Amino acid sequence: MKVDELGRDTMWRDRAIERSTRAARDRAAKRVQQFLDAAREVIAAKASTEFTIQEVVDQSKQSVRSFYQYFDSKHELLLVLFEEEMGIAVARIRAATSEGNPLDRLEQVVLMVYELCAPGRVSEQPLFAEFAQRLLVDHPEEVVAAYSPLYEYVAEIVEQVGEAGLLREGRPRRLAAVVLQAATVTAGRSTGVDRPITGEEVWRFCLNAIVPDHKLS
Amino acid sequence: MKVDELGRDTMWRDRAIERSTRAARDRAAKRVQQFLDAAREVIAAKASTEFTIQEVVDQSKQSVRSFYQYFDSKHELLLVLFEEEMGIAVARIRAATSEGNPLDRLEQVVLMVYELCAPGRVSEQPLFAEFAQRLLVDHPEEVVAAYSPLYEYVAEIVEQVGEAGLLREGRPRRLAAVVLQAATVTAGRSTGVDRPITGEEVWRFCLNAIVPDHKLS
DNA sequence: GATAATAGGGGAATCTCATTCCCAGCCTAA
DNA sequence: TTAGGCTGGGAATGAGATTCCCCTATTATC
Repeated sequence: MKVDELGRDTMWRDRAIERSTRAARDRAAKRVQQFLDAAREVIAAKASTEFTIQEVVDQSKQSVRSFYQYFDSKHELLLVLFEEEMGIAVARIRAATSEGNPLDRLEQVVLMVYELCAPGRVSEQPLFAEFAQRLLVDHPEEVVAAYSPLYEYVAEIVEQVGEAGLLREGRPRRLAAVVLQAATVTAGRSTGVDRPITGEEVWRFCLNAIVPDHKLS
Repeated sequence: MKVDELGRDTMWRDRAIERSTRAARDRAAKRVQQFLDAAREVIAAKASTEFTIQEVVDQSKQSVRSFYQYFDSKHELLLVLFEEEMGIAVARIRAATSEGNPLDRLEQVVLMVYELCAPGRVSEQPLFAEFAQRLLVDHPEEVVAAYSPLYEYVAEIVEQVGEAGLLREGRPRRLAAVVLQAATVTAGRSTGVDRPITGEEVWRFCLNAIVPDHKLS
């Protein structure tokens, strides 16, 4: 039997600790999930991304103390929610754009991203732009990081467009970054124009920007 | 002599009122200006756009009460600061890009706007992106409105590009809106890419988007 | 099984700010 | 000179995020 310098059975102890820490972790995961669910319910109920910690805590039947046990701050909750939404959204986008030639797929992606970021449809699919907006002010780094799954997918497709020989010279991944920016940001916020810029217009813009004219049918 | 229904000399009265209201307006304008200056000093001193009303009030040697006498809210102060900055910036941009062919001028404008919006140089030229960001969350309308002087100028130049026969078909002013979005937003916030997207890259992107290949030398 | 040590949790207290309120001083008008 | 109202100072209020105190329940040890 393995014993430590005080003669204690370390193997048994390690296992006990392991078991207990895993249990603790499971419990923690469950409670974190409860907070996340509660937050989503509150947001859905209010049809707004502005909520207080108190509301979330009440909805989750837990306590403020517990909240801060699992989240460093409100920002962290927002960030986690945003990351989850991002994961779901990317999965949906990937599923909806898995077939066809790269350029058509890119078009679909741009249009879907645009829709996703257009403001004012909180009830429909959970927010997106609003979170990003709010977080961007104080934690730009994290938001940018949270975007990366989406960016990776866009970059992937743009690279395929490049492999199909349809791209202007220039680094595909950098073009992808600009395309993504254009798609996410232009949604809804049209300066000066009477009717808002549409997703199709954004796509047209990006298409011309990245594919030389003579490569278009 | 002109008298009202109670026999009072209305002309004299109007003049007195006029004089007194003008005096009041001057005084008001002066105090508003003091608040604006104070805010700028605080921002410069802290090298950050996060300041409290109290700080501004202390710096301005006035009182909280007075502040709310002249501004409905903190947001209004931010908005006014933003508008002033915008005015100054547009004037500078117009001055720096008054000559040359439309396309070169547009390039200069895009690069300057990009520089202006790049974050992290608070001390240099007063902030820009940070204000817009902060305000955009709660008052998107006003921010969009505040952008309009810049938008008007960009639209003007894009229209000239169109008149020179260099534009793809499509409404110039709508293209201008997308170009402006791209220039303001891409600055500094590059998702995933290692080195940030540069102003030149943004310009290249926009150029290809709005001018057909065969029109470029 | 009893008891001491400790972690976890409830929710009141604290702290930071924006915004509002109260009252005293001052200026104007009669 | 004095009543009435405007101004301004800064204390009070209120909303919310974050922290703290204390009780309870669970575990560890005998």
